[in-house]
Amino acid sequence: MARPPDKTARADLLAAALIEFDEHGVERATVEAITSRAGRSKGAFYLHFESKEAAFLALCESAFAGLGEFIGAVTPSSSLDWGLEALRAHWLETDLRAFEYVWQHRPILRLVLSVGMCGRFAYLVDAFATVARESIARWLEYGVERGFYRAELDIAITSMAIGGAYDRLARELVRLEKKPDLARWLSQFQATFVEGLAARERATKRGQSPTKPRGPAGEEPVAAKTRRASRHAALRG
Amino acid sequence: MARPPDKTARADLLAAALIEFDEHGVERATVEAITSRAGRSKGAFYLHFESKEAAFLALCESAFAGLGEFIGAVTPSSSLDWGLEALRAHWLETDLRAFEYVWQHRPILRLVLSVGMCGRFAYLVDAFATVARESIARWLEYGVERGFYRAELDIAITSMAIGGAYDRLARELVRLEKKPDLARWLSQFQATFVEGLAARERATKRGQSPTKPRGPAGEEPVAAKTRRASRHAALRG
Amino acid sequence: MARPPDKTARADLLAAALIEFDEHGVERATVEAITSRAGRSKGAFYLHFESKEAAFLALCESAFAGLGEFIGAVTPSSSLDWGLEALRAHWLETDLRAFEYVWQHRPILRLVLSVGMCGRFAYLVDAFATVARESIARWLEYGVERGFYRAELDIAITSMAIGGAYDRLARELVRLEKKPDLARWLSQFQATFVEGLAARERATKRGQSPTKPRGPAGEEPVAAKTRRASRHAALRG
Amino acid sequence: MARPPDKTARADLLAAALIEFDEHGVERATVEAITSRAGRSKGAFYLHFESKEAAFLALCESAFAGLGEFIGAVTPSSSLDWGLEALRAHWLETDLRAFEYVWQHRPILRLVLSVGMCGRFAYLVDAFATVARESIARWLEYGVERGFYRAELDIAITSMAIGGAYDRLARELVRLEKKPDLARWLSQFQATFVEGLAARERATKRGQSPTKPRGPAGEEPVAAKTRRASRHAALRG
DNA sequence: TATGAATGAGCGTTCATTCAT
DNA sequence: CATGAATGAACGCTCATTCAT
Repeated sequence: MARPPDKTARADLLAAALIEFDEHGVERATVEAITSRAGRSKGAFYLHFESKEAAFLALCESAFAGLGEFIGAVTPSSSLDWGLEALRAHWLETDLRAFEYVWQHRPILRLVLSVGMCGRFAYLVDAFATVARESIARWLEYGVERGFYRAELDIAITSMAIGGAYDRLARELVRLEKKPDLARWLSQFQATFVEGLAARERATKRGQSPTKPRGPAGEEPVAAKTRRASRHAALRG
Repeated sequence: MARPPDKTARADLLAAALIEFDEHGVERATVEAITSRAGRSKGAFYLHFESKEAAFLALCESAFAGLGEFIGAVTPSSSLDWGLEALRAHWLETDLRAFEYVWQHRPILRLVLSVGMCGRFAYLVDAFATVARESIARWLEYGVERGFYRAELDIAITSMAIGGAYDRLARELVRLEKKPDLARWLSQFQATFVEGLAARERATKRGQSPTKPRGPAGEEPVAAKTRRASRHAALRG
Repeated sequence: MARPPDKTARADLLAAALIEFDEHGVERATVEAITSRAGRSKGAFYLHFESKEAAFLALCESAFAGLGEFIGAVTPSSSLDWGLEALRAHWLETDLRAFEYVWQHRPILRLVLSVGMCGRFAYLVDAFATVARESIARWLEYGVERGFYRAELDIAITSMAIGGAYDRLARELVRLEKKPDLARWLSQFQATFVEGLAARERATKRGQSPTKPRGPAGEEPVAAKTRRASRHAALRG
Repeated sequence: MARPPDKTARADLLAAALIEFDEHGVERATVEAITSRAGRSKGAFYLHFESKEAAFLALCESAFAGLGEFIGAVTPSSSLDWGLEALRAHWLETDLRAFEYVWQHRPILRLVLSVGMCGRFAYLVDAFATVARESIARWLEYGVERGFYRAELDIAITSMAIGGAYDRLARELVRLEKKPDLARWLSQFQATFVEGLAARERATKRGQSPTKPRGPAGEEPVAAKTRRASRHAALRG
């Protein structure tokens, strides 16, 4: 319990554990390999961590601790009075900061997103996904309330879709070796969700390559067409 | 003349393995537990499967074999000449059939989607996700070529977003105990992606760079309407 | 117990067992491999043999049964009245027939001599070696009694030496792929033991290559020189 | 600072392994039995040896390492200029030292000579036997070149005979419980090989082809003298 | 009789954790 | 505190043998 004097030991061990967990999974990674990679003794490992899994949870904690800051940063409330532009700007800005963080911490997040997905650790990512989705849902509600978003949106389902999309984005990012143009990725995401896929009445003007668009051009709103009853009903069938 | 093979043995063992793998993960599930759950001998297990992992892969195969049918079903080609409505109808129909299948096979798919996410089996889900995303990409291209979808779409990123959303949807579905209104879920998904979130009454302001939003501008607030307690808890059975 | 009707089955199984035992040893050879090689069922195996080891013992039996004939063929007794020439001729003739047999049955004898050497089957080869050695000893006694052999021979030790030499010869023979000139081998053996290594007073006459002699030429006896006390004492120190 | 390695552990385990291997063979000996006999944990076994077979090989190595010294000790060369007496004295001396060593290390050599004869370890004893035989061959050549040995000796066959005889001797020795008079054994061996069996009073008849003996010729019988009951039983303890 | 599916005891090996030094 | 040798429970897999058909 007493804080060990060698503060670098814990960090060394966590760094080694990160690599081993990532390469072999928590289950197959051996304490032996971790400690030998860290240049520490097995005794030191158990001096700093209750068990192998405790070390993994410590890694998870640090991963989520950082991520959580971005998500809970600003919560929409009735007192908040942003316009559409501010909403989109905030969205993009928040995303950018969050995914910049993801990029910076991709080693640990790759671990958490893959290993943490299965087995008895699933709850960790689940919990985070739920938090993220609830945050999305709150912002969607905010947008709907303000009239920025379609009134008939099913918040629960839409937040699931958006959450899933961002989740996938994070999983891809975390595996890349070269940093992509995050701003483009995220603005495309935003465009996809806000504008949707549908071409508006006025087609895009120039001969843009659809596979390599330079970004959104002005569009005009189109009246929603497909109206289906009971759009806001409960999710259960 | 020989004792006829017990045709239910393999199925029994797979069913038991499914449960054990799901509950403990492939790594921690024991052959002992599987066989005792199946009411078979350990020898019987190795009579039907090369190894514990082979049994898992057999489960995966059966899961993906069924899923693959839906994805490769219709591939858009230049000879195809569907209108927007046909496109959307086909989209919805395909999704419905696919997710109906997911629902029917949710036990095995829950296993594959969770356990198959990590460790050395990740390639299985990865490969499937890639196939799915490529299929999405082809349909997006088709839509863009026909002028149904925005020309400036970044197919790669958008297909990632859509693929991620559907992935999440499958993961949620697979955990439910009571069947949800799949048609609603899927039409909401389609609406989200095709129409986007934006209320059409209000056009997006022109000339903004989505990659560099300038920040909040004043818009009128809308009274919060839809308040749902524990939105996401409702998703679980 | 009832003699199985398919007489070829037993032979097929034994032949397959011989190969498998030889290739992998009795311990590591599997009944599965034996039966599959024999094109028979596992049931058939246990119909013909009590156990895997019983099959090995059956092989050993057949191997030794044939060999035993040569060894026990003629036992020297006081009624026997052979001269030196007859003795040597009989020796050589017997050896030739025995090792011809060894050559013909080298597959099974290779198995018995190698696998049968170790573990719990050692007693088989041991027993045979003892029998062979006792036979050698009897002939040595006969020769000593007749005055053909040195009176001070320690029969026990000499029979050990001769038995070991023949044992080695059999082990070598059994591994060869091309049949060697057995007659030469055996006459060399006989020459080695009867004449010994020592050059006699008269050196060999012609320019024979000592490494490739064409066979023994006439030699003259040399009086034994090294006399050591207690040559006939008991073997124990 | 760490717990100092128990230096006796490896030796204890090897000693226990030696016994278990000897009693049951490498295949059937269980690590469990070895460790329990050694009063160590199973983990300790794998701390010192890669595998059960590695432990056996370690035993073999130690056995052969010691033996090798005797065999390679003096190699005959053209610069060597020994007389017959020196040759025989060196032979006897070398044998005596080697078999003294065999006696001292009989437990491990018994194991290696029996278990090491069969299965996949045969190459160990084979290799040693080959080395020994080549050493014998070199000395034979030396003797022939000096004119001490018969010029017509077939070195290859004779070295096989001598090697086999010594091999058998070692195998017998290794099984005894009470130390025999090694000097006697070995001088008998030497006498057998150098002098041969033949009584020198009677010359061998001339001109007989040893490869095709013509059969018995009349010689005078000699009354049987030395009758020993159970000659070979005396060899065992 | 013949078959080969089924059985289950048994073994080698691993590795998280402990603890003597 | 630090070390790393020691521990031993646990597990995947094998295969000789049995026996239902």
